[in-house]
Order: sequence, then structure tokens, then C-alpha cells
Amino acid sequence: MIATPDRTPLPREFFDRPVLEVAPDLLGRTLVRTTPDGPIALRLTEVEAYDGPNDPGSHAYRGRTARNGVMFGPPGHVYVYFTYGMWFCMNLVCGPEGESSAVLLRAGEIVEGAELARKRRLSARNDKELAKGPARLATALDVDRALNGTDACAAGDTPLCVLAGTPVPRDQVSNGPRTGVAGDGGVHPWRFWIANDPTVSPYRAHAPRRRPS
DNA sequence: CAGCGGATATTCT
DNA sequence: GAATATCCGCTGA
Repeated sequence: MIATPDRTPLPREFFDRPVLEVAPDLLGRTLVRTTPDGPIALRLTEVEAYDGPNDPGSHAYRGRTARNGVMFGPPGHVYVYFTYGMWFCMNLVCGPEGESSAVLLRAGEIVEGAELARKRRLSARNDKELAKGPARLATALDVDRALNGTDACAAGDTPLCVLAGTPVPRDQVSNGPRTGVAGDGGVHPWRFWIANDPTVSPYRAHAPRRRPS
């Protein structure tokens, strides 16, 4: 029944490190989302690092606001934001409380509860597309604003948790520029993915919106 | 597979 | 008022 034998969550200290160390170390770990209909588990294959006040691409670059407050809180919690008028994306907060770095979860492979994810991702043509992209990932896992601030390190019956599991070997991790990030923030090679993994999302450069006609 | 336009609402200026 | 850490469906190769 339970696909993952070891259900130990990652300890909070795991996230209380520089975000550029945490981000590649998350690849291959399993995120467990417990929904009312049952669990959905996702193996992380692609993430991006956002380095708080030093990073023009970060939501926290200009300081604390109503939206980004969770980023300044304790590590290991989930920051969910709403974007482009219809999508949610989820992050894991890193570094000590008071700092504001986070890892955006961009893609993964559904390893449990695929039937639940498919119901939420009707446009996916195959299972590799269920969580290929940050908003798709959040949709597949039924993650929205209600989960903003959730502790992903707590054991037991929680809505969301990242298992310790086993990370992929470092020589299987590739990195490159972040996807869709505006301005100077796009130059940092802070996107990390598992090399040759079919669930990794395609790279897209930032596309400024055209003016309405 | 690449390029495009449209949909949509929250946030910050 | 303008921009946005996106996705989908369509077109043409």
C-alpha cells in the first residue's frame, strides 16, 4: 500500500542552510501530499533557487510584503503564491528565520496517487506531463493558497511533507539559467534538474507581456 | 517542436 | 496602470 518504506521527514536543519546548497540536495526526494481523497507522492526532478534580498528575481527582493511573509519565516515551511491570474506555485523556505530565500518546486514525477493527479490535470496527455512545470505541479498535488505557511518537516498526519529518502548523486544534477525570470534575476544558473529526466520542464526565457490591442 | 496570443487576478508603483 | 517565478490551444514546420 505505502510505496515509500521510509516516511521520515527531512529535518528542519536540512532547510536551514544556504539555498544554493539545499536546492540540488532536494532532487530525488519525495514530497507527500495528503489530500482528503488519499495521498499523492511526487519525486522532485527540477527546482529553482531564489536568494532573498540579494536576488532581483526573488519575490522578497524588495522586502517583506503581505504576499511573501512566509519567506521570512522559519525554514522548512511552504510558500505558495498565486500568479498570472490563475495559477499557484509552491516553494520551500530555506535559511534561518528572518532571511527570505526559498526553492521553487518546478517539476517532478508522480510516484503514488497518479489517478488522483490525473483528475486534476485533465489536459495532460501522459503521466510525464502531470507535474511538468511549477503551476502544473501545484495543480496535480492540489496545492493552493490554503497550504501557504504549512510546515513540511512535521511528522505524522500532515497535509504536506518532504521525506528524507535518498537524493540523486550529485553527478546526475545539471544546472542552468532560471525559467521565465525577468530582468537581471534571470542570469543566475540557479535552476537545478536531474539530467535526462523526462519529467523536467522545457526552458523558456522570460517573455514580456505584449500590450493589449 | 517552435512560436504566437489569450486568459486571468493579485501585487506593487 | 503595468507587470507577472504560467499554461493551453492553435498554427506551421
